[in-house]
Amino acid sequence: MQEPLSERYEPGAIEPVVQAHWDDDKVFKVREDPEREKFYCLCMFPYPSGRLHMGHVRNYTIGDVIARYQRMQGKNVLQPMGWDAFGLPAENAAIENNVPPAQWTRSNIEYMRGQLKRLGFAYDWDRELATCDPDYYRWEQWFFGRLYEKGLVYRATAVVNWDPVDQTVLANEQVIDGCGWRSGAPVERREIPQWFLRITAYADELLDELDRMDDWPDAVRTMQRNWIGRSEGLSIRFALNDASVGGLEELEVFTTRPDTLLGATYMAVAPEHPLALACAENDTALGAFVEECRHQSTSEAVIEKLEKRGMALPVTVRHPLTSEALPVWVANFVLMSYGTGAVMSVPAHDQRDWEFARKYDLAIVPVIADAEGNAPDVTSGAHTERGRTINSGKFDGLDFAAAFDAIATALEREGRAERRVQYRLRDWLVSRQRYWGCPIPVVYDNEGNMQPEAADRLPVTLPEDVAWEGVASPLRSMPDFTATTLADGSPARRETDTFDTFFESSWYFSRFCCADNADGMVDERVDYWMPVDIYIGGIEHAVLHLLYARFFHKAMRDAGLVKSDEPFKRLLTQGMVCKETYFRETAQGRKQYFNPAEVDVETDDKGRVIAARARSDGQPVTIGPVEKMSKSKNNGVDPQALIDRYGADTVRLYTMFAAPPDQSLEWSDSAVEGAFRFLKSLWRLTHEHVSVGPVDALDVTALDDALKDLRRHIHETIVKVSDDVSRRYKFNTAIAAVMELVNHLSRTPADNAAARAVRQEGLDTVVLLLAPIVPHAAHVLWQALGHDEALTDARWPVADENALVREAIELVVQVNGRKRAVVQVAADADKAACEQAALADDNVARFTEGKTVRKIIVVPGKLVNIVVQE
RNA sequence: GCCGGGAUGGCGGAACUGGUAGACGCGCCAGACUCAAAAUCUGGUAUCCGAAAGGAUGUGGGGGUUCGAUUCCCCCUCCCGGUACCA
Repeated sequence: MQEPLSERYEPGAIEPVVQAHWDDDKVFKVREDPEREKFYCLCMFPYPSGRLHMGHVRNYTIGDVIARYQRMQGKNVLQPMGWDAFGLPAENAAIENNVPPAQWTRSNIEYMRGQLKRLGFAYDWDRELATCDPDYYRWEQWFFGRLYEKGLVYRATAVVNWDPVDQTVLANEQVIDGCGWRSGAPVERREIPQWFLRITAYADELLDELDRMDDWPDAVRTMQRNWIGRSEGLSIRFALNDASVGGLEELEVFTTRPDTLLGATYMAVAPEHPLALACAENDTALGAFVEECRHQSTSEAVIEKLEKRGMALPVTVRHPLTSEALPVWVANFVLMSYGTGAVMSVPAHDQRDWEFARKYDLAIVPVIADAEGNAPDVTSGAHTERGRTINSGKFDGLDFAAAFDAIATALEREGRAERRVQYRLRDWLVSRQRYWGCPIPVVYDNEGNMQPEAADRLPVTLPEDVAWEGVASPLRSMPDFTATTLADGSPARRETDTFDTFFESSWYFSRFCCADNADGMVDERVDYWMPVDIYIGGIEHAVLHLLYARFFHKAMRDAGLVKSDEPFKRLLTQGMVCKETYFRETAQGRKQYFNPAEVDVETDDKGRVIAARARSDGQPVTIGPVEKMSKSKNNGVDPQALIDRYGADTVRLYTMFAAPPDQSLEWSDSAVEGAFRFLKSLWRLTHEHVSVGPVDALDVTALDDALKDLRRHIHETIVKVSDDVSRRYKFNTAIAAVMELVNHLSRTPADNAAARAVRQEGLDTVVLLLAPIVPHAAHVLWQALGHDEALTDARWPVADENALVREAIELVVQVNGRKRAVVQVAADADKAACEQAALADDNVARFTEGKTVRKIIVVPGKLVNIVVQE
């Protein structure tokens, strides 16, 4: 039984009904079916922060449009959803509101799940998972054991940010201007034992595979290549001139430019380097400098922007070729965690070395010629290009490769160097000194010897009922958790560190394939679904998450758990959602931000924004830049309020229409109104059409020119939208094309049987093309248009080739590259006919008269350019 | 600092492989309907000159390649993302 279509478009009335139908009939539940082509569509799962933000809405709408489109192609589509549930914000909420992180997280999940359902996403909810659930994390604990057996896990010390007041490790984000964000105390660097995964063992495969990942954006592949940073160079040992200092006899460095070795004029070591520490012991000034460096942040972004500073150490090294004594400096920009913590400096050919040499008046010796073969000018900066060697004695006159080889060979013969491949990529530090994460499944005996927890004793369950005192992880002070026994019953102590949350997000996509498996990490179903056909998420994950996930998947492959080499066949990176900011400066010089919803904007008679006032007091506020929606800038727009007001379809339509997925999107409330208006007018047009009654079958031979044009437009739109959705992922232009078609349909009168038949075809097409984007409205309109099958079972339309044929086309005519006319020619007009039609135009004649035509360029079907002598 | 990306009307954006710059939408202006408002509909809307036809200028700035450049190359400015413990 079909109900008549209501006259008004009321999303609040129809959307819950359509959603209930999807839910009750489990329309989006999928099973493995080897007979059918599968499509695994995945969006990066959310951190359950409290409420959905616009970034989520955008991400999940893009995924849903692709999933629903693939379903209309007849594929077996898996689109799951889950929760990246461990993380720092839950601990912050616990500290602030005294709510246990587990409780806070689970209630956030409840609320956000309701919001996702209200947006009508086509998820198979039976596969839902949360990473804080022991049924999930027990398997990564189990896999950690497998990695340990394979030698891919090790323990070593690493530097962390230490808050001396709160007695806790701080994340880089929690260090503001060198101080702890809560205590305000200057942060110290501290070396503590940490757990690492040997991702560098996979560096070459992670790098080489990128060349074959053609369905990933080039930008992401380039960023990952640069991050891995494979370089071939020479590891050189410089002998110390002074007898053993701090137990050291030589200084080892790695360089990719051994051809510049003769230009090395000094060495630089990290403040934590044993040589620097040894020298600092007997020198108060040096000691003070090293101590000062100990308060420097561990973040690369901060360190690299610091003023480059250093101090000379009271030691020199011997140049391995010339035996010249080179001074050794300690410098704040050399990092102990990179390579050997020491570098050789060639100021003539490295800009950073050059600046340091200038500042401290160290020698600058050019040893590479410029393009003309002359000594380069190094008075205003380093000469960094490769070239032939000069000032290098017997190594003079060689190009890069020859100089590299000659110098490497000479040093190797003396046992002072080896050729080496080095990576910028460092091993993955997976341990965190935090509570709200997956416990690292390791125990220590009374002697401090560690061993992984036995597989049959997993999971190591995180206690969820915790009392929070202070800011440090409560795990350490929970004897019920820390006290345990070994297999032989002897007393032991549990590891209290937890995993980096990237651990959980590195394999959840495989778990979605078999989320209900209680007996193993994954099972054979993973072979049906993996790899993910398209993975959609923010560009900010271009390196870390996406590189860790690739590594983890390969490690799982080598453990025989999955078959694919790469987890994500195609990657779509989404831009940010932005909004203008409004603020006032307070007396202390701080910015007080106003939410756009609390601000009235004044415009001039052209719609230009000229001023803004706070609604609360009517006083002016400063209009700031457009920035990513965030709590700190108070420029977030709550999706819930918009869903309540306009319905899910309008919010979905607007987010898809406002910008292409990979660009940032600037939110505009009035443009949302426009999306709503479009749905209302489509509804009205359909209502008007169906209320007249049944439509005769379409007779394509009985159409006049106007109806033929309209019909061609219908089928051209199918071609355009299909290409936009399936190949280009440009939903904004797809929607624009549908809007144009709807405009054309409503402008063309439907006052006879032929016209009504074309309108029916047009409306059927529009509803099918919009079905993935506005599925609720489309569902109701599809029924109203007389279709018995559910829209979720309908097929994507295919254009009628005959309807696409054109008899005449428009040709642009340029004279010397400037457009002068548009002329009509037959669709099959040859070059001569195009030239003739172009030259015959009156306005073209005005610009060619009395001048010599030198050349005529004809671009078939598009343009004629007549080149004349001026 | 380094790596990656971006900049087009008042605004979001379009122009896909070097071929009509500004599709579509918002906003704004004018008009229709209305007692009025909302809603809806019609027309206009890059800038400058012009009644119009049409012309000139114009895609962050400067240079180059080309018959032709938003698109390709070189230099620069500003903005955004990442920078290994935010996720």
